[in-house]
Amino acid sequence: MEPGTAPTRLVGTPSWLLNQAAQRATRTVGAALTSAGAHRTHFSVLAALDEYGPASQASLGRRCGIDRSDMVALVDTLAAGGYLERRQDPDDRRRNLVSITAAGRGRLRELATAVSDAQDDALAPLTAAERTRLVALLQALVVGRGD
Amino acid sequence: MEPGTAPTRLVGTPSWLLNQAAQRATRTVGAALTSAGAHRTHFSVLAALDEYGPASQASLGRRCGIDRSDMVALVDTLAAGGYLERRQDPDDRRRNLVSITAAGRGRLRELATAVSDAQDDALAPLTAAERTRLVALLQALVVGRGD
DNA sequence: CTCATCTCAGGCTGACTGAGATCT
DNA sequence: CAGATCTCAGTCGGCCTGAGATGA
Repeated sequence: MEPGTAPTRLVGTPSWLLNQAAQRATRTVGAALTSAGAHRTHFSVLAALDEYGPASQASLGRRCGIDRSDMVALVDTLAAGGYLERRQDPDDRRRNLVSITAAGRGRLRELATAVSDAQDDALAPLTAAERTRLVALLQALVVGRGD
Repeated sequence: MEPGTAPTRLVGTPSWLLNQAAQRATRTVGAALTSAGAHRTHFSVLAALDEYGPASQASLGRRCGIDRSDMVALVDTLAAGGYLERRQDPDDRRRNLVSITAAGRGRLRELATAVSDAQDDALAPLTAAERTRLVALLQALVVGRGD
């Protein structure tokens, strides 16, 4: 049997490669976060709050690529853990102002370490220079360059 | 509101970038294949059969990164379209020997064109040289280099 | 009135697990 | 016996839509 011999048509296809790479990396990082009792989206939301300060749920969703409707339960969970606070925005009573707590910042640091370690595993086949180039190319693709 | 400003912790994280990039590329390519009445996995399986000849379902799955249990319905569909044939392997009666048909090769050519066009859309932000470098890095990550 | 926000209910898909039957 | 293969049933998570209530 020929185990890992993928068709050249697929191996030359960026979208197929991206899918496979994303799948594996997500599995690795996801497993690390699971053993820390967390989830990828937890990390995303805490990172956004830490960097940009208090925000509405809709704004968090736009920044992190998380759907508005999944954000509800997500904020519930993180608030139950004491990692963030949700209160009504006094200036716009439609919004929930979500803010990170001190415990949330500590949690973010823990998760960042776990993610970083898992990342190293997932990218093991690449040298440091290659990882840097990969990140730069993906950034150009996903968020554009300097624009 | 700050629409697309993703947290730097995420934008610096390869697994997050891979996820975002894969999601967008898959949407674009998937839509193109849908309008051709096909699916990403159809393209994968036809490409594998065209390149390596008749194979068992399990072997196809390993090559294309498709689960053994999803392969059943997939081969059903492609066989119903006349793009491949499934018969019992005389040398190992556990296996279904799957072979591509002439119609399957024609279909593969059609789909390859559709995929290639969609790919260009998905990678529009990158120059040709950058696409080449991205593919090389992803290959090293997914299938290893010369090993 | 229009638009944004939060929330809930639910659909769809893709990746996966478990188990049984068959065969090497 | 162990191990591979095909098949089916069903789970789980991620992405998404629609609609209602509230408010700018």
